Amino acid sequence: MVKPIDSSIKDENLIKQRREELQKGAVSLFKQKGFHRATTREIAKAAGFSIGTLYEYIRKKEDVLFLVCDAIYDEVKARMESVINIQESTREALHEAVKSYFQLMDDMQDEVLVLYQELKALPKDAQEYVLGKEKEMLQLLERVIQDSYPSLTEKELSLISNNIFIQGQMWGFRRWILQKEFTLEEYTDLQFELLQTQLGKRAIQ
Amino acid sequence: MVKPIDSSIKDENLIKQRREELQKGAVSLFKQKGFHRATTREIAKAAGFSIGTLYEYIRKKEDVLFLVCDAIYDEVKARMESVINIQESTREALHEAVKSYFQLMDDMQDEVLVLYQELKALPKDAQEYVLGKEKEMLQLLERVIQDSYPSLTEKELSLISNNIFIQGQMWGFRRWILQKEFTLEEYTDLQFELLQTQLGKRAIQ
Amino acid sequence: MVKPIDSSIKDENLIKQRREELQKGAVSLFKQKGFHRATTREIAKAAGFSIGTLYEYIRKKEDVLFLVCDAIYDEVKARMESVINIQESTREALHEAVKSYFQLMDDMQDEVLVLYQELKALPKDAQEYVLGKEKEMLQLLERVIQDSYPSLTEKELSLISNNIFIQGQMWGFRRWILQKEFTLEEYTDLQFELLQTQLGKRAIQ
Amino acid sequence: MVKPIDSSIKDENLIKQRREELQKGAVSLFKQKGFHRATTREIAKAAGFSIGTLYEYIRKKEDVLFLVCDAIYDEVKARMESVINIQESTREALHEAVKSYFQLMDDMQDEVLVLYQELKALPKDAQEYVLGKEKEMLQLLERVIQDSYPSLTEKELSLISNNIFIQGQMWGFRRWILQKEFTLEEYTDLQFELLQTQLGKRAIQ
DNA sequence: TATGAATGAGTTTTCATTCAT
DNA sequence: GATGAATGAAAACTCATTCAT
Repeated sequence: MVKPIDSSIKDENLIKQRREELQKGAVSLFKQKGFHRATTREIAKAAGFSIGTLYEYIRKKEDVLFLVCDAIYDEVKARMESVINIQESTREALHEAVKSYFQLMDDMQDEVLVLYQELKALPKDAQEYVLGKEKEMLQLLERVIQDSYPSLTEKELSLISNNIFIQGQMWGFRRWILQKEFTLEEYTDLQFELLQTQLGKRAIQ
Repeated sequence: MVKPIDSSIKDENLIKQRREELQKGAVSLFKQKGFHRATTREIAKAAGFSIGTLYEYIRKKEDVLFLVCDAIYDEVKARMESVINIQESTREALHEAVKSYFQLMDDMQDEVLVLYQELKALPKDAQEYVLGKEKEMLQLLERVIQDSYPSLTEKELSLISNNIFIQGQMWGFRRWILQKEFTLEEYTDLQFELLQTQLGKRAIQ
Repeated sequence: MVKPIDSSIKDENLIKQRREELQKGAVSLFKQKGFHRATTREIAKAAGFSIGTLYEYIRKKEDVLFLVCDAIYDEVKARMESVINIQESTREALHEAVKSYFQLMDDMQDEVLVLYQELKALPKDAQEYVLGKEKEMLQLLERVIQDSYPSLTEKELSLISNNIFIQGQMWGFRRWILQKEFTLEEYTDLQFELLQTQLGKRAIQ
Repeated sequence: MVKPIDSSIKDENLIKQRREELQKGAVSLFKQKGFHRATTREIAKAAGFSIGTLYEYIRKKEDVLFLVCDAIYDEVKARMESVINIQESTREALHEAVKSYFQLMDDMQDEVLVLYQELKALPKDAQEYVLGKEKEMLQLLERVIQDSYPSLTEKELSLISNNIFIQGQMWGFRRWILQKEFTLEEYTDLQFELLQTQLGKRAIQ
């Protein structure tokens, strides 16, 4: 299910390029002031073009938010896929996956923050579309875990994946408390240790 | 440390009462449309007074947001304190505490959602003030856990408390996925089981 | 021709007293912020009573301005009359009169400033009423001059009185320039010297 | 020393042109109702553009007042300079200068009135900037007088210039009394006569 | 395609005035 | 007579969106 945004521009490549510029500028702007406080003029400026040009590539201000959220999810997802080795499904692979995921969440803290705070400002249908991508990411995690710990029940698997998922996001989202107490490495190691305890216990049941 | 909001009304009791009305109305409004999409006129109406009266009790629209966030935290905190039995510190007490906390988060889903989405719209100092209350809640959780499992390291204690804390919030915040797969009871039980595994392992170390 | 302001209070003495308080407070307020920038709440506060009470003694905000302008003129006029000795009409008396008038304008700079800046904000009829008082003051000056220099034509008399009159007001109104170059004494002496030249010349014609 | 007003318009020429339109409309509006009673919508309308457009060329309502005061002073000053012949410094030139200045004050009565009433509504720094222009005008007068009557002391020169200056302004400001008794010609002639008496006396000292 | 000036509906905020206590 | 809470009309100002160039 795609959710394309109308544009009066014909050249598809140009659209792609401009929207990328737009998205980059908008994220850094939304980081600072959030979607609602950012004006379309500021968005255009941050993207490097005029207000008139902005409206050649979107129809409403809300479209910018959609574009941004969509792009962030795409990037997170792409990087997760590139990093998670599904072929290899040892327990070591899980460790690597979690480490890579947490590292990714550290790299993309600001983007994730924007996502958390502004997603609800999207219209319901756009929200659902974007959250679909999150589900795919969750499934990616689930698969890695299941490969290493096949004896988990479906609910255990689902819950544990969810927990890891949000623990990664929280590293950035709750940085004001977590990053004062832990380095990324400490956080990663300790969370993984706790995870292993849970999994280990369950694996031998 | 208090953060009072100026009012031109002299009767302190009236201020208290009206602000409570205001806060009640505003929460239910923000649930629907969020802070930014709600107009001051709508806020006044939702609280049951005229726009003029609204501005007798606040100075800026932002003040409403502060009032709301502050009140939510206060309520959550008060209910947590009333529910967590610090006297009794058996492991059963921890179970009760976690169950009560998750129940509370279920009851106050909408409020927590509002908090998550709008907190960043507050000025920095108000944000810090409000987040201070969150820290106190975290400490409450920490204390209960520590009483039952005194051998945990400081970092383990901190991380585990954080995990429980956000797992409670996520129950409401990520309802679109969790509440489709779990009932509150299932979610609570399974999370507590996982928690016990972690704690049990560590307790006997 | 009187221009009374309605009041719901019966006790005439109380009205008089309260309006005096009001007028005092208002002048000092208008000095700072001008009539338009001063709110009725501030006016009430400056006068030492509540907004409700304020409206027992006036009907509209504009009434305050009228009261103030009226009171200032009354005071200026009363002090001029007390100071100008009409009985004695030597040329020395003129010197005394001018000196006293300039001193008076120095004492009441702020009041005169308020008058200059806000009089035009009054409705036409109130303006006319108040300006009537100014004419009486001018006539006072005219009479003193005429007594000493009876050979002046009517127009000369009128113009010279006007000039003295505004030179007095300017001392306060244009203080930003005059009071940097002159002391009050210097200003008075030099203006009077110039005046004498004019009068002397004309007296012997 | 300039005091520029921010605008979101890029075309400098357009800014100049629009602000001129704005200033023209605003003066005629302020003449009628004064600055405070004029709404921004009325100002926009008087200038011939929409409220949105108005705010493309100014930041605050106050900016309009500054624009207006500044423009009036500039016009008065330009016309004074064009009319006062500094080359030629006979006593006849002084007569011409005074006549021209009084004529100018007659032409611009309304503008001068606006200036008198609204200048104090400007922020202090803008006031000082504008009053700087008034000083330059005073110096212009001083120079003309000094050229014809070089033996005057500095204080005499300063005071006499000031007197002429305000006599011109008062012609418009106190029209309710002066213009009932004098024609402009009579006023000019008589004031000049009085002036000459003073100067003549002093010149031969 | 790109630009940016123009627009006006909609928003926040103020404040003179009223009126129940 | 005094008080001050309540009111809402009206004000300043913003900003998404359009459209002529």
